[in-house]
Amino acid sequence: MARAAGDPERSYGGVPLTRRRAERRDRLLAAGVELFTSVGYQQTKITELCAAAGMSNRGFYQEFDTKEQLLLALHSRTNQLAYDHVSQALTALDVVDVQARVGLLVDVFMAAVMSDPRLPRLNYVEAVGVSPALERQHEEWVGRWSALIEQEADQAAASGTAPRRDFHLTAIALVGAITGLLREWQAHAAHYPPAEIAAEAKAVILAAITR
Amino acid sequence: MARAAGDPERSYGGVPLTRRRAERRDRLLAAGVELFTSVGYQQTKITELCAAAGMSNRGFYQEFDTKEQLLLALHSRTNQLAYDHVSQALTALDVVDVQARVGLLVDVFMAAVMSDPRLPRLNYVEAVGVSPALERQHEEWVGRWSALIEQEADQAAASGTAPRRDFHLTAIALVGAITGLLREWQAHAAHYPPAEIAAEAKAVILAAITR
DNA sequence: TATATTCGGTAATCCAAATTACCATCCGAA
DNA sequence: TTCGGATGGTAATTTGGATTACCGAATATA
Repeated sequence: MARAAGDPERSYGGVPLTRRRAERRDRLLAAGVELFTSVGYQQTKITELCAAAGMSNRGFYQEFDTKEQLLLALHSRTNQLAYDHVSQALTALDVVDVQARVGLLVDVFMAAVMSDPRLPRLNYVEAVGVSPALERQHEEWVGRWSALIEQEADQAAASGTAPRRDFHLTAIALVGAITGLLREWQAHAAHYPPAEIAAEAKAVILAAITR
Repeated sequence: MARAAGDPERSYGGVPLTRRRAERRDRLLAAGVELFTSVGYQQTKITELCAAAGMSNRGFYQEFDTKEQLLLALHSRTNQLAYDHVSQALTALDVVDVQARVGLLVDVFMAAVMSDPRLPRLNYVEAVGVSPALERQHEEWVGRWSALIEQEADQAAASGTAPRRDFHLTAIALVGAITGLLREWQAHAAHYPPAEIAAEAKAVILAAITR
């Protein structure tokens, strides 16, 4: 039996539609990271994007409706990846010691986000203030990250390492602190060894929680 | 003797050129704050700006070359104003107690920046990632603000209230923490009383310095 | 192998918005 | 009160770039 038109599995050039689309998408994502962080998001033209991704102008609209959607995808992807790693690591670590837990949280997070200096640039500079949708997505992630920190703080409080109190705003401030460090780092990556950035983040978080 | 053409004092409509220009400029700045924070920087058209400022399209180019310059002016103006207040207040306060000094620093800063929720929105959301020039200006201000915090930390260390160490990165992280709090606040101003934000900022700064 | 169909590239099309040219108006000086 | 020059508004111009229409090439099926 023949595969009907539009069938996702219908292969073409030996490659099924599904995969071709996925590959195109990946190439566009890669081009997005590259151009958004060098040329700048706003300054990047769809055409340039396609050229960098090795496809024609048309290919873009096959995968995304707008440039903003590509940026949303990138922003979300980086956060999600880091978040998965971090929460997985924290779950695996069945230790209650705050210092150890926060240390791991920061190390894993930083490893994910600083693996490529373009990532913090993309998420903390280029993706800011672009559109209401992006601000919403930013807010969501701030919520998730701060909830994670808040959780650790609460746990520390429960085990007596930290005072019992509401850590909500503290967690938000700490997310801001990390963001600030990374924004500085991406601007002057040469000046700061990643380890120093991570160390500072840990220290500030611990100080604020166990204050 | 008659005033030559182009003389800045040459009055027109009873108002000297200098003042007319200053007033136009002010109206454009006000329109910029309003539109950049409601419509969004990128989405704001020069024409809208002029309409809001009660002048014709042409008036804009009389005072600024580009929309970006208007944004640069606004960004700088808010920082400068806050900075003047803060450094003046700190100089006037001849007390060495860190808690008191940081408390004042934060109070004065927050009073200046939170007087209008649009200001943090403008400086911490709309003005981010707009252009290399704006990033440069941002970096400069981060440098000034963190230097101020670093100075207080050093002073605290000198008086034995804080450990002696390099506070450079800590200060940068703390600037980020304040920025993060304000960015959250401007997005959900209704949820957080300004005093809570200020209190949290103070607490985090003190904890990080005296850790 | 022939044919219907899908894919992807090229090249218009179309639009929005910055920039500028031009004109009517207004002012100050003689 | 008349003239030269400045001022600011209106409206055309132009450009940059997103979006789309169309076409040839390539593929799978009968």
